[in-house]
Amino acid sequence: MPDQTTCQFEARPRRIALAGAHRSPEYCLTCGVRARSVCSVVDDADIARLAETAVETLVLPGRCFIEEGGPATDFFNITSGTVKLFKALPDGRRQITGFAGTGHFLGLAVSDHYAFGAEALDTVRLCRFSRARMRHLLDDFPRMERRLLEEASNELVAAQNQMLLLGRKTARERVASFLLDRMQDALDPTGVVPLPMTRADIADYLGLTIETVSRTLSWLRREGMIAIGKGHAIHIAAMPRLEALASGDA
Amino acid sequence: MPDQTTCQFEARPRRIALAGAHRSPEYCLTCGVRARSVCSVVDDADIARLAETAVETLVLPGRCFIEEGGPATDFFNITSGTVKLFKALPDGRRQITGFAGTGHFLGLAVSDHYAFGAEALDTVRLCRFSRARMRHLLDDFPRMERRLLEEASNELVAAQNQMLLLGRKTARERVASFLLDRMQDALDPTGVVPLPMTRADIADYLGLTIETVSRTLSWLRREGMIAIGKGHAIHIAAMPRLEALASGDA
DNA sequence: GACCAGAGTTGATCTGAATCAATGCCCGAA
DNA sequence: TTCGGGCATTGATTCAGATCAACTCTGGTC
Repeated sequence: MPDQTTCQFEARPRRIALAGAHRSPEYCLTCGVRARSVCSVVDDADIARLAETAVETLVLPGRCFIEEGGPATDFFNITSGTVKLFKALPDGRRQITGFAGTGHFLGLAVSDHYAFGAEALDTVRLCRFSRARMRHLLDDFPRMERRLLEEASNELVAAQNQMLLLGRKTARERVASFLLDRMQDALDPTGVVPLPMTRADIADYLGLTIETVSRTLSWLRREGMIAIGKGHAIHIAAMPRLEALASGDA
Repeated sequence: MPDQTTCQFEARPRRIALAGAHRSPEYCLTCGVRARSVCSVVDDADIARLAETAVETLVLPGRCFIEEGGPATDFFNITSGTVKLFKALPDGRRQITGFAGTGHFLGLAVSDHYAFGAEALDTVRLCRFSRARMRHLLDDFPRMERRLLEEASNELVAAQNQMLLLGRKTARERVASFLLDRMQDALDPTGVVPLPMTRADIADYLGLTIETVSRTLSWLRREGMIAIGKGHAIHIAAMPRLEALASGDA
């Protein structure tokens, strides 16, 4: 169980939980929850109630905070950072089923065991609710339920796109699609795509090997479609060609 | 636009729509809705209101009733039969993202365009709601929303499993997983798996070619794990070996 | 700076599934 | 009964991406 401390920035002190190897104090991120994920659908009284119930947690890079197949006790809302969601086979083969960023909810599973694992890519802050409490909150605030349904619908659409990618696209089409998706996600119209994940993560997300991802990125660079910067960032140089490639027109 | 007629089995006549080449009269399936999909979560008043809003439609085999990318006007509940959901690339490559049977809801998309197409495998009966009306119904009956959230969560888990299959499993593992999934779905513990879809559908679902599906089924037969009956049914002869193969243990 | 470990790139070779091709099996129509 | 067309099976060959292997780059530590 993580350490507990209190927040210096709230009128009323709130619990904060720290997870990971380094246990340095962290601010309560109730304000983060308010600003980023919940306030758009529930009113202030709802937020107060949510904050009451949540325990803010800090997760360090590389740390796995949901274990695939483990008992599904909690429900999470990410307040900052990025996590990877994955499933694995007994022999170690892995499939990353998605990346979740600020504002996303995790742990919707109807079953009482998590259907996937989750690991922090960078330093992640998240709100942790017990599932029992979450259920009561949903009873009281139907608008919260609508918010979750919308998110689930969007994830379902993303999952269908990913199935098309994994089942029917070539390696080049997969990498091109991935870069464009990431750009959409980053909301950066200048064409700079931040890639906080390793080549291994990209490979496990696209159903390829590290070597194929690397070769394909090199090929895209030689073709003049992208420029590979330092520190895990890629610049898209020829958007239309990349889009044509991603959609299978080429 | 489909023909409209009235139902002989309701005290108050109800509209029925017929789609497809043969336009024979069909019973109103409000009772089907009541029995199979909605009554477990909403009360009788809710059902009356739902039935009021729905138009029952008959869809013939092979007919596509949701066009990928088309305007998302309606929301569907399947009252009998099986449909395939799919996405396609411009050059014709297809990925079937799932099969939906009795009781399933379709058309959840948040966007105003369908993200996938849907086609009837056999004769399908479904209730069609306008999305605007559906929204009002959800406002009135929060329990309906919970039902949809549960269904979406389950589909999300299925989608994640499918991503693992498409990204990381071999052809043999894919076919074995598919047969076991279908058996779960059919709820037939005797090990007989009905396959209402063609080899082409199976291939498009598993990210393989027709030939590979056929070869793999023949291999499973030679290995004694299955027996291939007539008329699209398969008998599972060695469940434990098939399960080991499906989960990648072999 | 020197060292080291992990991440990434590039080349050579192999292989599982795709592709190309031929044949068999139904089943409905004439 | 024969014919024809869609679906399925099986065989031969090809190829995209995996695997195996060598090497380079980077960033952190001493």
